[in-house]
Amino acid sequence: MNLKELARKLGLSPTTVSRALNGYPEVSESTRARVMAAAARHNYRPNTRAIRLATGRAMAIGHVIPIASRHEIMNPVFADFIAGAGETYARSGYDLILSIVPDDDEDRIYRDLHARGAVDGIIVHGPRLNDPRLRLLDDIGFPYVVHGRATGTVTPYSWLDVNNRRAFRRATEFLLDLGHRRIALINGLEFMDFAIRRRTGYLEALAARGIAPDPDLMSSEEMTELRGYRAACAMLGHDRPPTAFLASSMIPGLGLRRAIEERGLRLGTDISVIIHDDALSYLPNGDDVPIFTATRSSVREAGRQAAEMLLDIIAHPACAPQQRLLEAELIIGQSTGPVPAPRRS
Amino acid sequence: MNLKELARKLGLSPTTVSRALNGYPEVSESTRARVMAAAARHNYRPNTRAIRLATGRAMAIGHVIPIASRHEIMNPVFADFIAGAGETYARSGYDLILSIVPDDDEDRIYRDLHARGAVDGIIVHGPRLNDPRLRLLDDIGFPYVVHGRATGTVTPYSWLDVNNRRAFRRATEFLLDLGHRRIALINGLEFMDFAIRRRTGYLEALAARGIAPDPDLMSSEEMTELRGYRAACAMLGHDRPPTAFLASSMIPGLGLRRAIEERGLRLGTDISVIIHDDALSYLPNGDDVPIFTATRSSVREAGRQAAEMLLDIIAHPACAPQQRLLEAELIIGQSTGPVPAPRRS
DNA sequence: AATCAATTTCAAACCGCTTTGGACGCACCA
DNA sequence: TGGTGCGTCCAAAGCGGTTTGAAATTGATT
Repeated sequence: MNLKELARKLGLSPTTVSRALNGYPEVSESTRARVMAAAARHNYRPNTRAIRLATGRAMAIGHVIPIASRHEIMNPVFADFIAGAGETYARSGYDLILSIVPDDDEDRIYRDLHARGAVDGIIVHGPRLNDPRLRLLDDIGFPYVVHGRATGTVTPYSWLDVNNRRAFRRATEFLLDLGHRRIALINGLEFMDFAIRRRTGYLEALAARGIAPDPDLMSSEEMTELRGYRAACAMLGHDRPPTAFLASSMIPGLGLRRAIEERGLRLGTDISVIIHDDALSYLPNGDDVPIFTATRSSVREAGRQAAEMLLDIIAHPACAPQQRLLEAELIIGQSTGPVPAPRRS
Repeated sequence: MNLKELARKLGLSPTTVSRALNGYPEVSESTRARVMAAAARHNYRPNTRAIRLATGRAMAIGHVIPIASRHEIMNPVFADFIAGAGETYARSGYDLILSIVPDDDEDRIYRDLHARGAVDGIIVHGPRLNDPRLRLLDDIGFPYVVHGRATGTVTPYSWLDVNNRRAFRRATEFLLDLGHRRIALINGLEFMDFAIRRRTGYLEALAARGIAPDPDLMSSEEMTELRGYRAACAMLGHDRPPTAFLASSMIPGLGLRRAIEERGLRLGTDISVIIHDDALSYLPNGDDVPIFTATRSSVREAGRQAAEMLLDIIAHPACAPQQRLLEAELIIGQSTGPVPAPRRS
C-alpha cells in the first residue's frame, strides 16, 4: 500500500493525500479526515526510503561507539545511554543507527556516514583528550553532540556531561571529613576525558587540605572488574595502604570490594569506598539503602537529554552550540565510615 | 558530488558510471578504470537513500531489544552481541538499526519497520516461551534470526543458540562428581527460553543421579548483581544450605560471591560456584586462570554468526530456515572444589 | 452578470540512484 | 553487400514520496 494507490482509492491526487497526512493547511478538514481514516484503515505507512530521498533528511541519528582495537572492550555504559537516547528518538520518529568501530578507523566511518547521507547527526561517545573527531565533524559539517567533553578543544561545540570534577571533589572531601588521609583513586584510562576531570577533582580536594597526592594510590585502567581487583590488591599490599578508595564506576568497584573482603576487611568500617554510579539498570546499587556510597548520575537520563539536544540542533542549525552540565548527587550508602584507628601491625 | 555530476565530468552517462562502479560486465575495463579513478579522486560515495529507494532494499538490519516495561532493565549482554553483529554488518555494507522497545509494544515496532521498509531483516533478542513474535514475523514475511530459541514454537524458524541444556547439565554433573548433593540454581526469569533450558539441564543431571530437586534451591530472577546476592543470602540461610551454586551469568554471580564471602565462606573450598560466562568484554573471568569455573560461550561470536546467518537468509530467501547450536565449553576455574566435610554446627 | 480573492485540488518536476530496452559501431560471415 | 552478433554505451522509466506552481472551484463583492 503506497501513496499513489491510496490516492486512487480515495479519488484524490497523491499531492492532496500527502498534504492531508502531513498536516498542511491547504486541504479542507473534511477531506483530511477522510484521508486519515483511509490511511488508518489500510494501515498505510509512508515508505521511509522514499521520504528520505525526497526530503533529503535521513531521519536517523548515528551513534559511533569506539572500541579500543587492542582490547576490544565494549563499555557497557553505552547500553543504558543508548536506551535513554532511543526513547527520545522513538518519540520523534528517528531511527538510531549504531556503528561499533575500532578506534583507528573512526574517521572513515564519520566521512562515510556523511557522504552516504545515512544519518542527520552524530552522538560522539567516549571523548578523549584533544579528541580529533570534533575537528573532523566540524569540517564535514555534521551536527553532533558529545557525551562528555574533550579537554583541549578550543572551538565551541555541543556537549552534555556530568560534572565529574565536582563530583569527585565532593566525594574526596566527604572522605577527608571522615578523617581519611590515605585515599586511593581507581580511575579509568587517562586519555579519556572523564578520567582526567575526575582526577582533577580528586587532586583539588587533596590540595585544599594540604595533602600531597601519592602516585602509588592512583591507578588508571580499563574499567573492568578484574582491573579494579588488581589495582586494589596492589594498593592494599602497600606498606602504607589506603583507608579509602574512590572508584570510577560500579564495575571496577565490584573488583575493589572483592579485594577488600578477600582480605577479611569490612567495607564501610575497615575500608571506605565511594564509587561513581551511572545508575546502570543491571547493576543497581542496592535499592532502599545503597550498598556503595556513590556519586550518582543516571547515564540513561543523559542519553535522553543528549538526544533531545541533538534533535534540537538539527532542527535549528543556526543556533549556537549547546552545553549542559549535569550534577551528580552524592548518596550515602554503607560503604563509608570514619577512618578506623590505626592498626598496630 | 553525485552520480550525475561525476558522469558529466567524465563525459559518460550516469548509466555507464553506475555500471562501472558496480562491476557490471557491459562496460570496458578501460572505462571502468577511468571511472573508478575519478570516483576515488572526488571521493564519491553513492547516496544511501537513493540506492535504497532504487533497489528496494534497506541495506539495514533491525535489532529490537525488548525492555521489560515494568523494570526497565537493559540486558548488558546485548552490548557484546551487537558488537559482534556489527562487525559482520560493517564487512557487508549493512547498517545496524537499533530499537529499544517496551515489551508490550513490540508488535507495532515490527509492523512499522516492515511497512516503512526501514530494514531488510530482524534479529530477535530475548526469545520467550511460546514467543508470539515469531508468528508475527512469519505473517508479515520478515526474514529473521532468533538469538536463542522459543520453546513451544512448532513451525521451523532460523535461530542461533548456545546449548544451554547440555551446558548446565554438564556443569551440574561436574558438581555432582565433586560430591555435591545440595546444588542451587540461580536462574534468569523463567519465561525466558534460555532459563527454561538451563533448568532442564540442571534437573536432568540431578534426576540421572536420583536426586530430587529442592524448590528452595531454585530461584528465578532478573539477572542483576543484587538479585544474585539476595537469592544466595536466602539459600545460605537455609537450614540445609547448598554446598554449590550454578548461576546464570557473571552478573548475578558477582552478587553470589558477595553473599558467600560476606559470610566468611571461601569460594572454591567452602562453597563451589559455576557460572555461565558470556565472555563479556568488560567482565572478563580472570585471564590466565579463570576465577569462576564456568560454562563459556562468547556472545560476541554469537552476534557475528547470527548476523552472517541473517544476511545469508536475506540473500537466499528460498532456502530453508537455518539453525546453529553452539556448544559451551566447561572451563575449570578456582571457584569449584570437592564438597567439604559436613560442618558441625 | 462579471470580477476577484480565497479555498481546494492537481499535474509535473524532483530527490539520486538502478535497470530495462534499445542504439551505435565494428568485425565477421555468407 | 547485407545481415548477424558482439561489445559499449546511453536515454528514459522507474523507486515512492515531497513540493512547486498553476488550475479549478467556490463564495463574496461590485
